[in-house]
Parts: sequence; C-alpha cells; structure tokens
Amino acid sequence: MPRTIIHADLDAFFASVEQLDNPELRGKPVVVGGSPESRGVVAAASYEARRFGVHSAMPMSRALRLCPDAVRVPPRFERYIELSSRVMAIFRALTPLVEPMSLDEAFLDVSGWVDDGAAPIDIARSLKEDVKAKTGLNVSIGVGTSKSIAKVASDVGKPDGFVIVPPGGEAAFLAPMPARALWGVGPKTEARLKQLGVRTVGDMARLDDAAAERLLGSRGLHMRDLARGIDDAAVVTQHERKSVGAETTFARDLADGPELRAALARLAQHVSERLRRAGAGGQTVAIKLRYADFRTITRQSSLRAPVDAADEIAAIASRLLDAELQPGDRFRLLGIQCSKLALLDESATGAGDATQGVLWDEGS
DNA sequence: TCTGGGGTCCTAGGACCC
DNA sequence: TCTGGGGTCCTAGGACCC
Repeated sequence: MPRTIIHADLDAFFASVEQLDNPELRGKPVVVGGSPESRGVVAAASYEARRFGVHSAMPMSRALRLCPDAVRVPPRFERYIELSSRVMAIFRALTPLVEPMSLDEAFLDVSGWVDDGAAPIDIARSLKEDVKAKTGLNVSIGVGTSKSIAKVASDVGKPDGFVIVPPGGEAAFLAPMPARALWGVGPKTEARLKQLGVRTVGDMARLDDAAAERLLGSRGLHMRDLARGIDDAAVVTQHERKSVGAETTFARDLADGPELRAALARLAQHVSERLRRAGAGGQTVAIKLRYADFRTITRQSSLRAPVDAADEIAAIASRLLDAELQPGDRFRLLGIQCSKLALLDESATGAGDATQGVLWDEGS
C-alpha cells in the first residue's frame, strides 16, 4: 500500500498576511522586509511584485528599483506566528502526523485516511478549502507517495496550486524537471551537474552508482534515488533542536568600539533568553564575524559545562572576538550561536521543547 | 545589484587515545 | 631509527533550506 503524503505551502506567506490585514494592499505589489537603508532584503514578495522580477532574499534596494511602486512593509513576526499556528492546527485536526518545515510549510501523512477508503483528492481539496475559509490564506498543495514528490508537486503548482501525482507516476512526473527542482540540489550542485550534461531530474535518474557518487558525494546514491522517485523518509513530528543563535547586520560597517560591544551584549542577551525559555544551555559558544568585504569567519569555544546566562555567553563571545581583532577591521555582521545543547531546567516553559524546531521565517 | 536571519548537515584536518 | 590503524572529539568552512 503506497503512502499518501501532502505538502502544504502557504503562498507568499508574509506578503499575503499583510494583504489580508490591510485591504488597501490587495492587488498591489507588496514586499516584506527590512529597509534599503539598513541593508534589508526581501523576506517575501506578493505575486504582483514577483511579476517585476522581485523575489525572496533579494536586496531591498534592488527590489524597489525593479518595482518602484511596490509597498514595503516591515515584517511582523508575531502576527505571522499567530496565523501559522492556526494553519498548523487545521493540519493537526486532520492528522497528528504533521511535520512543520517553517512557518508557512508542512508535510502531512494522511495514509491512514486513504487506507480507510478516503480519496487523496478529496482529503487534499477539503484541506485547502478549510485553510482558505478559516484564515483567508491560499495554500498550494502537492500530493504524492513521498515527501519529496509532494514537495515538488506543491512547488510546480504555485500559486494556489493543487497537484496530485498518482502512485507509479513519480519518475515520469519528475523526469522533465530541472535538476534544481530536487530538494538538496542548490546553485553549486546544479552548476557541477550541468558541466557534465546533467540538466534534468531524468538525467540524474539515469546516473549509475559510480557517477552519482562522483558528482554528488556521499549523498549521491540517495539523491539519485530521489530523482527516480524513491524516497522512504518518514513524516517526523518532533525534531531535536541542535543550536540557538542570533546575528545582526549593521546599517553601516562598525569598527571595534562601544557600538560593537553593545551589539554583542544584546545578542548574548537574546540567545540567553531563548535558551532559558527552553530550559537549555549550550556547551559550545561560537561567534560569526562578517567583515566589510563580506569575508565571513566563525570561531568557537567548547566549555566544561553548558551555559545559559547572558553575561557568561557575552564573556566567551568577547574573548573570541578579541582574539580575532586586527587594527583597521570593520564589521558588517556579528552573530552568536550556542550549540551542544543540554537540558538544564526541566520545569522551564518549553522544556522538552529545547528540542523543537519551530520558528523559521519563510525567506529563501 | 550589493548582498538578512534562522537553521541543518557534511567535509576535512588535527589532537588525542588505545 | 622512518613510523599502523581505528575511533572520537574539536574546529572551521561551505552547501543548502526556508
């Protein structure tokens, strides 16, 4: 019996929320993200804005040049989290087997309903209609026998997509797609594949074991299997969190001094609060430095015991920063990250949840 | 054109141990 | 006195995802 997996992806989520909450923005190009003066990038663009070539992760300065009539809205994460929770609750009313991938995206395993005689198309349609009726948001739906197929199916249907890949039709569905369509094939891998004439997922599917490993490394066989429509990864409802970090890009490059040190203290405070909320501490503290020329380094230090206090985290981060400082250095970004997490306080509000991967934004 | 912020996983070299 | 081999941990960088 094949599984039935749904991938559900809210369309242009942050931008759609802004249009939902402010009717004046409907039908207009909307870009959500930081200001061009503070070196912001696009976190989400409405489809009206995308017609001008605007997309996620694009520098806001460029987005506004491409689409001068766009309305820029700063992100309101609390609101996105609120709506995301409502959507995830709708998913969980259908099945407990929900794996959120971000605020706007999740996998659902509805095999149980299908085993009981329900048709995948009916389950998926009612889910889509339910989200629209209860939140006003459009969700693109992909249905297939695996996560990988469902994901690609929801991608190709966007926006307001509804694509069902029947069992047995996986390889034929994937074959004409560009290799980049597969999860895990990014710009670098795509370029390497292209050099050897591998352009489509179908080309990838034809690679023999040796060629797959040579081109794609240790994950080669797995990637090649994905290209063949073979994917037995389960929908996982709980993920263990591995790290907690915070970083900030400055509006202008900073030399060492009070401003940089104040930023470091704020970042340590932020990371500390999130660790404590989860009842966890980190046994490794790392800093990330991006220089004015965009060169980026990380430096980390492992401790004898996990820490969660802001002043301790700040002290370790300061030491790492001091060790790297050279006269004349200017920085555009500073980050602090704690990893090797351990539970310190089981009674904290989200203990157990130290673990949970929750709140990513959409972006790209 | 001038490049965010939150993550995960993989690789590779060196230290260290037996 | 020319030099094994395996395992594990740590560090740093990079690809990738949303």
